[in-house]
Amino acid sequence: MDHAEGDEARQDDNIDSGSDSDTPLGKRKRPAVRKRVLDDDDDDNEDADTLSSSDSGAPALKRTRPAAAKRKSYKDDSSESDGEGDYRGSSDSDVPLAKKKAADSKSAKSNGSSKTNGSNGTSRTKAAPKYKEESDSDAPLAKKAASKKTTTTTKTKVKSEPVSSSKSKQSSTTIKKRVKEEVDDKSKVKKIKKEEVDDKGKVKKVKKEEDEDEDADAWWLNQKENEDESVKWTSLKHNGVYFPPDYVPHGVKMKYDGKPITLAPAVEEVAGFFGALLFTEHAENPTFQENFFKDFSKLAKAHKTSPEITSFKKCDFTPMYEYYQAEREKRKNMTKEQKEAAKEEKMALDEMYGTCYLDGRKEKVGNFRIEPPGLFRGRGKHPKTGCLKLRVQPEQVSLNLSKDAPIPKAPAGHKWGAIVHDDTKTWLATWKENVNDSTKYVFLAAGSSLKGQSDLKKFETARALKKEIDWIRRGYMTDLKDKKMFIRQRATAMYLIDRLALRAGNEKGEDEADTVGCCSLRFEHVTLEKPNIMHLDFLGKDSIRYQKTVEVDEQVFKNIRLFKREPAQEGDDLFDRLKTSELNKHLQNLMKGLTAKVFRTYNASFTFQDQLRKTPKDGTVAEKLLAYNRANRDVAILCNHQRAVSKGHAGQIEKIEDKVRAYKYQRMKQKKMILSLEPKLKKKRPELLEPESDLEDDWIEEHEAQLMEKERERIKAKFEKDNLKRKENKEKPMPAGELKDLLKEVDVRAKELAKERKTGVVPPTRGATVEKCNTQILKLDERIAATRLTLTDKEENKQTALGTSKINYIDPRISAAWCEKYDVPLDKIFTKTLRDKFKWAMTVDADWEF
DNA sequence: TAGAAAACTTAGCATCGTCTTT
DNA sequence: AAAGACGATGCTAAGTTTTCTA
Repeated sequence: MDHAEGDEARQDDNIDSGSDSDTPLGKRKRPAVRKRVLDDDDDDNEDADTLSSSDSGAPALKRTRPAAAKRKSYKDDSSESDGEGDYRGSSDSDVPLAKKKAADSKSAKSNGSSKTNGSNGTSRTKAAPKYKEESDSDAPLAKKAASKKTTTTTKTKVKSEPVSSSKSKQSSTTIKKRVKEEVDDKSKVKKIKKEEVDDKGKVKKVKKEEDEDEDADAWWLNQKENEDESVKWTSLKHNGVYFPPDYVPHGVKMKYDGKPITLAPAVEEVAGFFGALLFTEHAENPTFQENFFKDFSKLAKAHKTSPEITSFKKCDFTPMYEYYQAEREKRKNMTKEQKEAAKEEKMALDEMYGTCYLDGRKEKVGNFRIEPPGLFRGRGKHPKTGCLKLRVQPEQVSLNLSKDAPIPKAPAGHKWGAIVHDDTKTWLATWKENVNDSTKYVFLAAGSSLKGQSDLKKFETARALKKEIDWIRRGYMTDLKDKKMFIRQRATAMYLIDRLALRAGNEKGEDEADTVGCCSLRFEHVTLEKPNIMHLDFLGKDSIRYQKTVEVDEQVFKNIRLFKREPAQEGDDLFDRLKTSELNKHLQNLMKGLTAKVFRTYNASFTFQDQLRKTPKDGTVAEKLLAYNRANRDVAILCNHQRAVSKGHAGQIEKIEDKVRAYKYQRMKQKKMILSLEPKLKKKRPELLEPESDLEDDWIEEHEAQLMEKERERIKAKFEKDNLKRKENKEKPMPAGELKDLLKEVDVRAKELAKERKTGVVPPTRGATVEKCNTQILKLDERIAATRLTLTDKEENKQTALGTSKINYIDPRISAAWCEKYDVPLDKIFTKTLRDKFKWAMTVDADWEF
């Protein structure tokens, strides 16, 4: 924003930035975390910082970036007690975590005293990692007890040392065990059911086939315990990957400087990439153009194109554009045979590359197609968008399969980059992509056992969090007031991640789009408003805007204000001493398997199940589905899953709005009629005089014209129909004059309406009474409200994508149980592919709980 | 041990396929 | 039959987390 401030800050910077100043600009490194004790006092200065410069209302997209983050004058650690009144953390909270563990037994005691801290005591104890091996029975129980039975001894709970070395194995085994038990139970039940059915002998084999297959492939029915998790398979056989066909030159010439020019095939191909995108947002994007042209002109030069292509402006790709448009058209108009042939071909490819054998089971491969060359389409303001993505050669591709598997043949004249036999990896093939230098993989499909297993594991971790969430929350609520900046920031971040379902927010590089998550939030992304309102406005993953206003906990509000004061400038990190790795490390300590994203999964699934309780027990299937989708939408909103509004949306909305206006129009007429019937009411019911909102005179005129037109149509149609009937009955048709008369009546009516418009007086229709009008108005009120509801419903749904949460965040067992409970067919909520993906989850019964 | 790379999940958009409307 | 709407699926970018490396 302003330089005056900035400069001052910069001076500050110089004083203490020390080692940071030599951090290379390009790399946005964080300052080494210097410890510091909070010296602020929350409660004063309140006004001083009520905020904020940057609330222009515009999204905070500017990136003032680089050097910023690193300045700040941190006091050092030697704590001056700040005498903060509400700091309750007894001795332990300022002990570094490592030491805290040792101190636990003590703290448990001291905490036991006050009630509020009683629970804290538990959490504190818990904070030291000691996930119980067998059965969750003991540690978690303590917590349960604490919350349920209120009292219970915290003291006895204090356990010895955490076994941090043996790491995650134990807990995951525990989870597995639990799952297995559950599954075993279920399958028993199922089997019994089956037998019963069989005994009665009546029910046919209907899906016998499927069932058998299922059993054979039902990995979830016999999860092995103590299996080494890192080993993913013992046998893996597949046919490699499919490469896109070589480029076939079409000879269509682009124009340069107004003249058609001849391009070498390789150059023509790239020109075509751009041509095909002409008139899209990408092709209009300057960065895209620039990046494209850089690569394109270089390539053209390498092929000695003449004349040399040096100016983007002189390029005219429209001939190519037209060519590709025509190709599209052709494809659309393929004959049946051609379509059939294409299908065959696709099936053959699917069979060849789309399937593999994993431990002898036939499984689907996800993306067996090597990504074809093209122009990189980065999202948002990606600095590299438009860059040429090169064709991948077999030499760049590594395959992963078991030693006993035959090595697929590389395309003629080529060799594979490498053949590996790594049974700890799930990928079948990998290569490096040239634009961002990132690694691409071919994995199994979503419905495969491997993916299913990790899906199950994911949700089990989320369910584990459900059991721990209470004390974890109490823990970070306490930490919000910790003296150490780092702890405070960590707690605040946890709060946001938990309550707002934010992503972790890793650091990003200079050559990526500037998007953020929780830990990478910057000054300008958050504005505060007294007393405890927080506005968030930033670009998240995929450059999707996150814009929400929320009420936050008082202490969170104070903390953010404090963090903001530190940077005090755009471009500075809000959580300047927190990295996702540190956050996750902490979370690991709280619960094995816990990472930032687990909160998203947990909250999504939990919210969903919670919202589903609104399902009408005895409604129609449609009503139940409505409830389902509402719950789904709540989750999508929570996770900020958006989509571009569809093209026709505005039109559709317009239509509904028109409908509302039409109702309002009718209501207006009714009101005026009342006044005609009973002029005295003007005083008693002044609302009758109030004009309807959003009802313009022009609109009314047009609307009435439409009404009349419709009326005429109706009359004509009726007239003709009547005559047809008469004909059938051998009667004489009505004379055309009759129709004319009828239509004249409409004209008369139109004149009446025009008059009403002018005078504002609506004479009562025959038989009208005030009462009747009143009921009419009431009805209209209702209709208007209902239509408005569908309007907001539609409006919100239009930019909310339900799919992502359904696919990734909502435990499918919740849905399966719901279907069972409310007797809704599964395929009403899951497509075939989703049913396939979630087949492991479909055996739960109606009372299953997340 | 931090930073980079690898591995894997999550994400929206383009396109496809199917069903409805014109 | 064409056009349009819309959900399902494919594609690959963009995240997070885990693992490797210097």
